[in-house]
Amino acid sequence: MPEADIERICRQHSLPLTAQRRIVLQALSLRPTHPTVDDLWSDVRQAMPEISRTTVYRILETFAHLGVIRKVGHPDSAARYESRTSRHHHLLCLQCGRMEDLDDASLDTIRLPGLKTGFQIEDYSIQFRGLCSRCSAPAKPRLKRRKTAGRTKA
Amino acid sequence: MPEADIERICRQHSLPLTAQRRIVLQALSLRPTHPTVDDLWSDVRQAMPEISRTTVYRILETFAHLGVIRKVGHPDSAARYESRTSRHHHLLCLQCGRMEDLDDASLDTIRLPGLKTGFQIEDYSIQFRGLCSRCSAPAKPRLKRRKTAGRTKA
DNA sequence: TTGTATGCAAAAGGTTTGCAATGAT
DNA sequence: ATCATTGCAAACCTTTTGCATACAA
Repeated sequence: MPEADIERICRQHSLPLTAQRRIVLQALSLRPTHPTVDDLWSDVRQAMPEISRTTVYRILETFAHLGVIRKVGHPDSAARYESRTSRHHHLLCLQCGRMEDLDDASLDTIRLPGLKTGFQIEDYSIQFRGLCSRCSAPAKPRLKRRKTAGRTKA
Repeated sequence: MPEADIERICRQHSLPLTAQRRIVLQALSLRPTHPTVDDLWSDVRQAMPEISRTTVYRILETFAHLGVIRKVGHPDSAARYESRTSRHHHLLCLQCGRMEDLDDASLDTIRLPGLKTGFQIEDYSIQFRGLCSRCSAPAKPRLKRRKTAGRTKA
């Protein structure tokens, strides 16, 4: 996410443009695999060691509510975020939990189902489940399903 | 899920067929909306008040690993499960978090994307996001986004 | 100056684990 | 008899909240 976008978004919503917001959104857009809050926190602390985990939580929640980023559904316990909100799809590795984006224009225009239940569809995405290249390689060491990145301080 | 299925599954995997397993899987299959562990725990305690929350966690994890049930990705913090593992799709209400199943045969046969990345696709499902009938009704009271059912005991 | 965001600490919510006792086979 | 499951309690991980301080506008 370019700097200019972050500035514009904050201006549009009358949100103070803080260094923390800049760096957290930046870090998210640099991560292709739907990081957890802790993933981002470790990234961000390299440039800003004093940032608190709480702040990362708050920034992500704020911008997810604005629709600028998205919280993605993932079967693991910790929440995951992505910066892309345009239509795209996901590859979820059942072995290691890794989630990659999939772009395929022909999947972006499926026929929407009838709305018998009164549900109003705004958007959709397809989740493809299977094994990523690392985990499906038979002989090579498999990626472990990491529980959590170690917590370093509050 | 019929009783007979539960018995068969346990036999096939050499798992003791306990009353807890029977009742938890039963409860899951009676819930159409992808319950949390606590949702199921409250259901189950009506028939078996002494069952522990830990047991519900363990049973769900056991059978999810076997592929008999599935843990579904949901943006809320608590894990959710479903008993249907045949191909189907989901309607996720962005307002209240409710998740319903969607059956539509024409969505079950989309063309699978090319596997450039070496990802091996086993299955897929489509998540439709929007507003459920309750939440999209303009004048009626909206369903609140419930945080959690209150915890009653350990 | 004014109001919101941040950082910290603590609480709350959600999940897992160790172990003794129970129960299925 | 044997071995896995259960229940409990405690630990652990994840997320939220209260409040004083710092910062953007």
